[in-house]
Amino acid sequence: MATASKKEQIVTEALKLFYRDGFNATGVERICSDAGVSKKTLYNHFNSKDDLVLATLRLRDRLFRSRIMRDTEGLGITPRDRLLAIFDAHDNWFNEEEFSGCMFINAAAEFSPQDNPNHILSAEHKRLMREYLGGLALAAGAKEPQRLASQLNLLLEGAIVDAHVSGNKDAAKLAKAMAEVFVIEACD
Amino acid sequence: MATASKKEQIVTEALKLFYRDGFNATGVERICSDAGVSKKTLYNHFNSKDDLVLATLRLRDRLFRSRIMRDTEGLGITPRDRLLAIFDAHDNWFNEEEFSGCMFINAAAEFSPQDNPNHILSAEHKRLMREYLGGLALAAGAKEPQRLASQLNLLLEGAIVDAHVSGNKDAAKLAKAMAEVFVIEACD
DNA sequence: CTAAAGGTATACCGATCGGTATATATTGTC
DNA sequence: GACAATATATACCGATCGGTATACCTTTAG
Repeated sequence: MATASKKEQIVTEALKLFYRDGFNATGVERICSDAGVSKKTLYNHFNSKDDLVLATLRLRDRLFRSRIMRDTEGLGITPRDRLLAIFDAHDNWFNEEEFSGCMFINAAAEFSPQDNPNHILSAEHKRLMREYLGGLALAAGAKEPQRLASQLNLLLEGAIVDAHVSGNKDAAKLAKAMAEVFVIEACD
Repeated sequence: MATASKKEQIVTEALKLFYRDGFNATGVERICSDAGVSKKTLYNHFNSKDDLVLATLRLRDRLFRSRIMRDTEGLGITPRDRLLAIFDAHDNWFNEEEFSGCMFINAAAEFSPQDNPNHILSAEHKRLMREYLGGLALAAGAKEPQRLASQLNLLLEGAIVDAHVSGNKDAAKLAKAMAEVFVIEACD
């Protein structure tokens, strides 16, 4: 349908702009012109800019996690391999041209209150990422899979920030080397 | 002087608002009214809002680092103790009422391009934090002090993000437990 | 006492914000 | 071929943005 396609077109373009320029710094007019769509059409599909922000975050969560999972599972065969391969998947991400940090960390920065819907959605994304790690840890036979997941998650978060704020493109490699210690410790 | 005091008053209030509500979401009018100052006065002391943003980031860097250093050095006696005490200092920070993440991570989110002056200043802050860790690591007799500093820094960054985005107030404790491994490894 | 400096309040500037209305063109369906 | 839905372009709304100008008031120093 043309309707669904228009809606996807809008949210896809909004995602690009929000990620690159920030949420408050991106106006709906700009989104419309970049998406080749009139304001009427945008507000026909979304009740408000905030609705659109939520939709972009949901899309980003879906795209990002499936991409990371695909890469991780392509780079590692066994669950244990994958607990480390996820750092390589992040490495690839950090070295992309368009890398602009984690969109959910960025959202939490602009929507700071914990009860803000965009912040809540960001926390949910992080929960799902940790859940993925927990599944891998469980499958790898880790002693305390949730603890290992939290440890690796913390390393990933640190690497993302270091890569973005300080421009350290080797952050994932350092984090991976650190992760090995905990993977070994949990899966001896 | 009344002049210096007014200027400090403005930048102090701006810091509070930028940190709590974000940079783009905070207008100069609001800063003026909260600081009890007229727009003329603000623009008498700062050339532009961006100038003010830079000034607040510089102030934040100064206040934050001195506060973390003071707390760290109060909580740990030997350099080696302090390499771990800095996680307790962060723990205290995370559990403050007004905690709203790291202002420099937030700034990097809103000013994403690596060559943006605000982003550059944020990277500089992170460099100074790592430098502090490097000094502690060196004094503690670590084998590769810069590597240990990078490791601990990465753990701190991860804890900050986890504490803010996911509201995990125990992030510092987990990070500290992880840090012990690397401190022991480097300072055996 | 006076005069300059630096403060205030307020109105204003053009631009942009998020969001709505109107009038017209394009599209798919029966 | 006609109707209904959905698109478009554009003008408009009140509010706010960053920044400037004007006019008055208060403080301090010679």
